[in-house]
Amino acid sequence: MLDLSSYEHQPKCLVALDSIIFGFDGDGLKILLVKRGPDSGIDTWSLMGGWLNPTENLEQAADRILFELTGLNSVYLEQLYAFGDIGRDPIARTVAVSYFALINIEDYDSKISHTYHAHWFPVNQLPDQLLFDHRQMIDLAIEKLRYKAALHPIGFELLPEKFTIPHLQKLYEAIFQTSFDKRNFSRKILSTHLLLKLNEKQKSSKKGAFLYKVDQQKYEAHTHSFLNFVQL
Amino acid sequence: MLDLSSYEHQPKCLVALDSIIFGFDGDGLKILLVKRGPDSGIDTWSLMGGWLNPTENLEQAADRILFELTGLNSVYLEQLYAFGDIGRDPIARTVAVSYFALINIEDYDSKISHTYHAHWFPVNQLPDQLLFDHRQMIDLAIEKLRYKAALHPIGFELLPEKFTIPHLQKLYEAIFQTSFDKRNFSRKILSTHLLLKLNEKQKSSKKGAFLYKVDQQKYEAHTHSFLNFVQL
DNA sequence: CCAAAAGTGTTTACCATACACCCATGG
DNA sequence: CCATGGGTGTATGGTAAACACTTTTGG
Repeated sequence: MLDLSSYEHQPKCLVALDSIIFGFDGDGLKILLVKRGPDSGIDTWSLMGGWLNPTENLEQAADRILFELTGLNSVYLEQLYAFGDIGRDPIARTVAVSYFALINIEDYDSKISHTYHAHWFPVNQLPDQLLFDHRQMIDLAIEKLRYKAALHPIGFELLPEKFTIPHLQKLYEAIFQTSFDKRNFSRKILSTHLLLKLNEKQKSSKKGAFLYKVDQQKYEAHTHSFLNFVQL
Repeated sequence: MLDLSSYEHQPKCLVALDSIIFGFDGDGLKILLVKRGPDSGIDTWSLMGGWLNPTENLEQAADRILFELTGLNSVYLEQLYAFGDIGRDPIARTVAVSYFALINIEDYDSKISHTYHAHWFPVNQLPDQLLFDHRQMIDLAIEKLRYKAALHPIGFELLPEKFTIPHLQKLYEAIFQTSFDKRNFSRKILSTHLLLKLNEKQKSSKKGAFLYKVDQQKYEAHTHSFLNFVQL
């Protein structure tokens, strides 16, 4: 970095992007994995990934790769970690920058992802074998998601625009693999004043539950200082 | 990542490591920067950095670079973020993986660092001009240090083996740029039972203060779940 | 003897937790 | 009419924060 002459004869390196894509279907927390058939030489489930192009920065590349698989644009995307162990990719020395994405599973275009042989796996029923160090990436992503969700209100990113409190609670229970008291949960969530109660009910149960949406104004100002959900 | 044939003809990229090195001298929080003279073509203060070698992984490279500058081994080192904007390095497309280090400033070998024209800067009196996106790296590192220190007991990494409670308090006040009530502070710290009181006093004040050291056993088991120091 | 820094306890307010009953409706 | 899931209030315990005086000793 310091010496201009040092730029010459430096070994270059392949740079890949890999994305851990989280989705929530109302029940459990899921991760989207892809598989190339045996014809490609790789018959293992793996994260969606791709190479860094000279014309894009890291986040743009991660965005593009996510779009290629899901058809989704402008979703929550956050850099996770750079992986660079020597043997992590046996074919060539590769540094992989991993990102994790939170998507609303309803928006996801299964037609597009069909061409990639994509499949949603529950976070605790992942395939035994994953490509390279992708298992490590996923474990780290889950840890970071919990960490982040305990302090910041990012859970909404996984839900549709309108959702109910019980729906939100199920999400948090899926993230933290625990259960919460519903009275305490709704009090805690509502005390943030981040939710707007709508005059609609979702009637998937007999009584039906009120729908809420995020108060975008407050949400954007509120990326910091949230509630402590669980003991980290 | 997925298609074997895709490995060929992929543009490779230079991979650099840059380290934000934090130190504490009993007064303020400092960052170590280096400067190559005008002869090298770079007359700007910058972070200590270097290239990734084919024989080492990312963390090993960051370790090596830190050692080259400070003579220190096995210090607290944590990956911060990968920076890859297209124009971040005008000479060549470079992805930089940044690490932040916490060192005990007393251990630091100023002879070694002299050859690199190194200098400690207080975090709020940094040079106006820094190389590339190093300013951004530093800002992110400070933010992450605060975030981490608020939840985990990593502050000790910046102190000598033996230290006093008032010394520790000054450190936390420097990290968070605020002041704490000393009664609440010492109660909070001691309630973790992470500190061992020694039978020595440091007599830099008139009365003198008791020295403590970290209970390594408990500290290592305790990387998680600490106290909330400040509102994040 | 006095200035300077170390050390120590108590009260208060808030917040997290635990806990149980009524409501609305579809079947 | 009853089973299912939605919605709400209160009492308690623990912890963070505010607050002031005594101790030690070098100068």
